[in-house]
Amino acid sequence: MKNSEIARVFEDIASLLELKGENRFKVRAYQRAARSIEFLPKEIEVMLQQGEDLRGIAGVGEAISKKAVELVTTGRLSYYEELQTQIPPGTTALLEIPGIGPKIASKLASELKISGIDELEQAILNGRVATLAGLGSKTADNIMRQIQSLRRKDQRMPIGQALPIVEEIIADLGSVPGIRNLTAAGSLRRFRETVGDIDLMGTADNPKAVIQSLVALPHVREILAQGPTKATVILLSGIQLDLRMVEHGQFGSLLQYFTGNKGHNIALRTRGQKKGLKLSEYGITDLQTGKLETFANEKDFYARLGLAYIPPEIREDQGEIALAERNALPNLIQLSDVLCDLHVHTDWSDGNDSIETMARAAKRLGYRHLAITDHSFGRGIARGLDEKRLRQQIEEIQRINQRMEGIRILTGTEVDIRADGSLDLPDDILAELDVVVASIHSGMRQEQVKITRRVIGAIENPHVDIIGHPTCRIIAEREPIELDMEAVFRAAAHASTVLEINATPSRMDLKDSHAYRARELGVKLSLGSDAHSADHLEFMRYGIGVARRAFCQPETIINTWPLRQLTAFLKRPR
DNA sequence: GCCGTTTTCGGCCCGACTGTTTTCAGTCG
Repeated sequence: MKNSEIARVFEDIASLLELKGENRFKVRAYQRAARSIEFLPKEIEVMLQQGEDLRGIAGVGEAISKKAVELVTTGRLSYYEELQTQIPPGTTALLEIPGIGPKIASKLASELKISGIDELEQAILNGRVATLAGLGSKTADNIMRQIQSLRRKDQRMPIGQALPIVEEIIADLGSVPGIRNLTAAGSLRRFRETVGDIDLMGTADNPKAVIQSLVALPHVREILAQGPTKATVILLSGIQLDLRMVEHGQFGSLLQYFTGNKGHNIALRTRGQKKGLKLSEYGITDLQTGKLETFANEKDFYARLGLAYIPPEIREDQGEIALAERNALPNLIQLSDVLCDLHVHTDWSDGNDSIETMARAAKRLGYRHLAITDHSFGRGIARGLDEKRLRQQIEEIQRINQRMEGIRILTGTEVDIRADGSLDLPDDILAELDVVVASIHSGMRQEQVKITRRVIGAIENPHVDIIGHPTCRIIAEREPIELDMEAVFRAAAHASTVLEINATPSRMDLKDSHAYRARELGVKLSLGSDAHSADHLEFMRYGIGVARRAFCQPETIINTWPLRQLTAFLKRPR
């Protein structure tokens, strides 16, 4: 059983306990464990095979560990099945509607016998919901709107869509007089691959004016709440945006608080409490004197708690606070460490721009070298290069290198790993190239044993340097191929073949938890924008986000290596 | 149910906004 399925069961148990009116800390314990397991870099099945103790996982103790073992070994959980009999079926579904919590869901289930979203909609339409004690017509209207918005899809939005939207809004609001520090917080700032909503933080001389400007923006479809320091709106794209404003001098605590994640903040506040301090978005209050200390930046805020500054991407309550306390946080890779892009297409295959245009754009980004990796012949639809055209391209790159200053173009290919596991170009030409990326583009539905063998075959091919977008997933569109990741990582570590973090925002593949585990096992990683035009080179920041979430330091990522070190590695005897 | 440089028991983050409450409960992040 996969971690994601185990996490879903614990999440569901939390909902059921909540509906039962159980101790809210018990509810939170299950939620925390579910979250921990969901983002665990290693499969619990593998951990159990290796005899590891699950109680090492944050938020997992005696009881939840036992339940996880039962779940993995038998595929069922008696405690869960027992709980389900105690709550009318369908009630947990009501909790998914924003605005409905455990109290209202229980009331709807017990007093109106509602067991599902469709029934709830009917009950609202014939006026039964508005007559319940504690509810009214406005609540009923709100629930109705939320149901409709839920039906319109409104799932989590890939960060590649959300980030450009929020950057546009920040630019629009930048013209309001007296505004400062406008920054995205939340999961967007932590660089999660999808975001549930957008959190925007700022300070201003006149916060009300900023709030009014926001709700008047053409991006806004609906205003859900509007107060003097806070507003919540729904954008045209369907995503919710929260804007929060404080005094200029309090920005550090505001940004910290709304960057989260929730678990990180709870851990921080608990830590504060022990020191007699109360943390809030306004600052830190000394509980003895009642005096509020304010923080204009996050670094000072963390310092006040005796902690090193923790980068947003790793604020996930997964041990980062303990590391900050010992001043032992990793030196996370930054965009400025990147010296090259190792996965780029040109108009020789399915890209839009010439080799020279791509090279100039790369140079503008500060890169020192660049690998051109057009598709191989088998990708007929992408005008893939056969051996003859690839030799022509090599010569063309040599000519450009002679006349271009300041950047070195490396020859390369993104060669297809065919369904039978063979590569789409002969060994002798692969041997001539500087960089060989091998990727799967077809036969993605093969079963696990077969497709894992196929990828490991490519990993062990002495001409292959990098496996491109290893799992082939497209966020919110295409499921990953069924790889045994642990086996792939071990094979890559053994053969010292590099695994790519593909930085195209819809891919981000390897994803954060996979990159984390690969790094732990000593696998070297690369960043590739997979650019198909010059402006796509800027996708690199998404790859950096993944690498940072995976605790990668510069030396783990071969794009940070100087040319001499990189070529020595690529040409090593194998 | 978890967890421990105050603790193996007794705690467990904090504030804004809404709606229906006549003083606050519910929900959210």
